[in-house]
Amino acid sequence: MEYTINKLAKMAGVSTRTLRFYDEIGLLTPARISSNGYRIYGPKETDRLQQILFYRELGVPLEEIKKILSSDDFDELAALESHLSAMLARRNQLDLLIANVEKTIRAAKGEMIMSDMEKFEGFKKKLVDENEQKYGREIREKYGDEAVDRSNAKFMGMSREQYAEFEKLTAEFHETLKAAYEQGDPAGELAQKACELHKKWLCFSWGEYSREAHIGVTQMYVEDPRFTAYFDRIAPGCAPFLRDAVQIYCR
Amino acid sequence: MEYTINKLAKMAGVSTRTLRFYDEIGLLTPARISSNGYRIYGPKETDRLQQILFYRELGVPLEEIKKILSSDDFDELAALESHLSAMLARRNQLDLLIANVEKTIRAAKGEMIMSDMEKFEGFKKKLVDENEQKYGREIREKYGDEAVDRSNAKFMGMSREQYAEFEKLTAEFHETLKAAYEQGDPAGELAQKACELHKKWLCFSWGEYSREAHIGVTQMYVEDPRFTAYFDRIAPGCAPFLRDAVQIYCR
DNA sequence: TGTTGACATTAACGTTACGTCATAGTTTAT
DNA sequence: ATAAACTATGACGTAACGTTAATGTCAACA
Repeated sequence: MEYTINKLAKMAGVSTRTLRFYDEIGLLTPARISSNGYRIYGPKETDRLQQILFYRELGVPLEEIKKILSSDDFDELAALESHLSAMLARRNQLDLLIANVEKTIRAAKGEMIMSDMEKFEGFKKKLVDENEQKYGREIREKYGDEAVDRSNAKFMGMSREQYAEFEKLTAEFHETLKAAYEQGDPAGELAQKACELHKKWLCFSWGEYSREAHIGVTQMYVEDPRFTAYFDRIAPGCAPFLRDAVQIYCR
Repeated sequence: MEYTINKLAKMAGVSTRTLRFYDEIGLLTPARISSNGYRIYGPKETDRLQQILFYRELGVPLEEIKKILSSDDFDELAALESHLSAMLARRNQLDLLIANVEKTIRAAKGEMIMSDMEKFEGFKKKLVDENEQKYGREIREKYGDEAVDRSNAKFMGMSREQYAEFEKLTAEFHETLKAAYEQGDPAGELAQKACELHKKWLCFSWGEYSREAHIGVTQMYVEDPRFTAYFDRIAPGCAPFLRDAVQIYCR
């Protein structure tokens, strides 16, 4: 089935200006130009527009979309599965924000106290994770870690070097925590070093560091299954260990 | 608690450039400027930034956000509840897109056939509903229907007049369908008029009209609970009636 | 105290993804 | 035949920042 520009635009929920722009930048070229000079779009273009809109929905810049769709090894099914994964993640992040609004409503009603940091729960993590999902593994493999890391760094307001430092610190913290946990002494030198690294790690995002908050966040790691699962991937069961170590560190 | 610009930016997941820009446009003014010329943000500004980010998350333009937050009758609790409502709707719309991706995956695997129109399910409706949720009732009441309708029309690629016509047609179709259903004759003059109006209504979004598609979409109204619920609000049980009438109309 | 790196300022240019308007040719419906 | 709808290209403008340059201030360390 073929469409003129207005028909396709209406069906897809975009403007004709958008479609002309996409033609102009080579993102979506019509199947042919009819004798009167009109753009005619076919089934191939219709499907391509759908893919474009999925990527656009996920916030992928148009130039990136163009690269992805135009590469020789573009795999439609893999892309669709990647969109599904990204959209499910988007929904999870939206859940975080919904929880934040709900919590803020309760705070506004005086039912609870909310820290300044909690007030922004979901915005920052959303940014980093959103970016990761937008690009996904497919993009990392295609364009390399550098492009993705640069983008992540941008979102976190860091330079590329700072971000690399952050990642290095993360890795060091994980290694040290694992080693300390295997050693088994929360008061030991290794565990206290892990606490120091954890403090540095936290300070990459926190506006203010406090001992109470440090203790509190490690308690949260134990109580919230999402965080426990995160730490279980470092070493199963190490979240309570970290909490114990931090309690000693902060005393 | 007070923050300098970098501290607040980091905590909130925005750039310092963003905060300076917001200061420049009067959206978020620091609590004070310290003796060295630095911006200092306090609790009031922290809360305001949270509200800004919620609105931004919902796609509200910054100038609109500024108007909303600065009006004398801004009600924080009501705004938060509006955000919650909007975000729940966003999640619902995301569900539509997720369903679309899943369906497209099945189509790509050859498990089903998908119409061109179905391929864009969720994009167009999302746009209109997203806009409605962004502004919500609060905004309609504050700035009037005109601003919202203008915005809706923009999203649907229609002029304001076309959009008004569309809404009028929608209302007429609903009234006629209700009346025809109460009359009870799918072949009757009133029912066939409803079918004609329904055809016009569909043609506002469809690139191509066909009798088969018309019959098919009314069948979908009967089979898909979301659509049945939509039509039940017009008159309970009228979706099968419309299907029967359209089958006669298209014969 | 001096030095260096981090933090902060303002100014200004650039980017992305279109929206809007003007002008003019083509198609469709009456 | 005529008017309305559809289509084209060209061009200016916009929102929301990102990036870079130049420079002052603060904090930590030797």
